[in-house]
Amino acid sequence: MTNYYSSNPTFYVGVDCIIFGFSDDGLSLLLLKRNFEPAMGEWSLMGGFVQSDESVDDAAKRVLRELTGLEKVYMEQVGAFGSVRRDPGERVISVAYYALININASDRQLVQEHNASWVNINELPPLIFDHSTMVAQARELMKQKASAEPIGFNLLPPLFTLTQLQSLYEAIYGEPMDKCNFRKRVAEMDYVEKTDKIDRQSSRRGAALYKFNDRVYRQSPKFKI
Amino acid sequence: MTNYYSSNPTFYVGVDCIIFGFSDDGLSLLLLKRNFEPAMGEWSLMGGFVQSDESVDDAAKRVLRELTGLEKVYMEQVGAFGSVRRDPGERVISVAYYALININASDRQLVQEHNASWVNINELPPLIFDHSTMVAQARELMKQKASAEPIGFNLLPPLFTLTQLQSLYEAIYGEPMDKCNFRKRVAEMDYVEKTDKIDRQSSRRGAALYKFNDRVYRQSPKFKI
DNA sequence: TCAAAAGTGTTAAGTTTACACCCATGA
DNA sequence: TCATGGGTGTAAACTTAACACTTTTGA
Repeated sequence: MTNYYSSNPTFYVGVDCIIFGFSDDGLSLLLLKRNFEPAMGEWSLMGGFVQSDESVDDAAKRVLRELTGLEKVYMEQVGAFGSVRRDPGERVISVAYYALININASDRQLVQEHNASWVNINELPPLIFDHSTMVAQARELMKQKASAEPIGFNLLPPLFTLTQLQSLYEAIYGEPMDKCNFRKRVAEMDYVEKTDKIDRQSSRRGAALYKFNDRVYRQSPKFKI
Repeated sequence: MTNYYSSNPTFYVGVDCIIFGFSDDGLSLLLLKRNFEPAMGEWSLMGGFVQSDESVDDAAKRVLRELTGLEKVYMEQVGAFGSVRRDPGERVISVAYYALININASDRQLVQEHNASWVNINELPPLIFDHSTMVAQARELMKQKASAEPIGFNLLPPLFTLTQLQSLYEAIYGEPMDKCNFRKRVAEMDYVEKTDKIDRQSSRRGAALYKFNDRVYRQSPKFKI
């Protein structure tokens, strides 16, 4: 063997992004209706290929940015998907990531140019290749993480009401929660701070707007919802 | 663009195995003292390269088999590691897996031929590349999983005492547990079945031997230790 | 004045934690 | 007979879950 490496094959390595958003309609994913081959006309995740000069994580960030215009987004790796024939065109080993974004902060124009749209998580169409498996795993992982760390705030605008926060967690867990018990738990989190601003959109009475203070969180990082 | 794929680079894809074992000395990992380049003389995980005709998961199984002789082992993917310069020799994107094996079932000869040895989890040497990060992530993931699913039994022989089971979980969590409370929880798991066999190795009095019944577990898969 | 959403108090049930104790056996 | 590890009972402390209630306000 002339070289430890060179007797081995090489592969295309892809990244695929499961992009979560939250609105009045609940949790959604940003999906592409592919207007390009392969699998034109079908639904898929936003993806791309890892390049020589970038890490796999950076490739995922780049791909997310190409679609949404966003930088510094909360992302987590879901895992590598490496079946031999997962992509019928060529062998591609793909690494899936999920991202949590505030829908309103994303670049609508870019999204439209990619022929992408927000689809409610409970009404997902069939997806190409193994993308549905990726979504299922991402959802489970996100749920786990969201119960133990305050990552949910990435899906909300900077100011939010407790009712919004609760319906976010109800959407993540897929089950209703008791309002009073929910609020008691939030009240114990010093880093979820009440502002003096009032939201008058959602109700006659108006609801207090809260914000997440990351600095305070890091001083005593306890979270459990 | 003549081809959707061909404008992109390709990469070596590796797999690395974090192999957990359990004995009277506690939790250990099976590590290689490398007698080959690169990084000869240093400690590393057992690894290998994905081949054209095998999935990434299958590559991990093959690599584990090459070292231990074992098939049908409990394995989970930890994730993909894709920094540009993680391997100083060539660019390699690697996918880490952890495996839980019964030390006594592994092929001692094969292990020795690879210059591998069992190293206590609390006395790990520095490892090459990003292998220490892989180990840290694997350990955390395994701990999580072990608290919610009965995967720990894969580390034990088919018959075990409750004291063994408890010290296994103490090693996984890295903290002591109350014996009585531990046993109360195990007693609620119908699928941890007492046999009529007695272990006389560990104590004068002798301890009842138990076994894990997977069929019963799948009928009501509840687990929480 | 009333519908709709915001916001709060109380208690029973269940779970966890801590600690103290007895049992069987071979050296 | 006693050191050693196997095996058990109980109660206080804490957490969770369930439900019922009051407040505010624009239409």
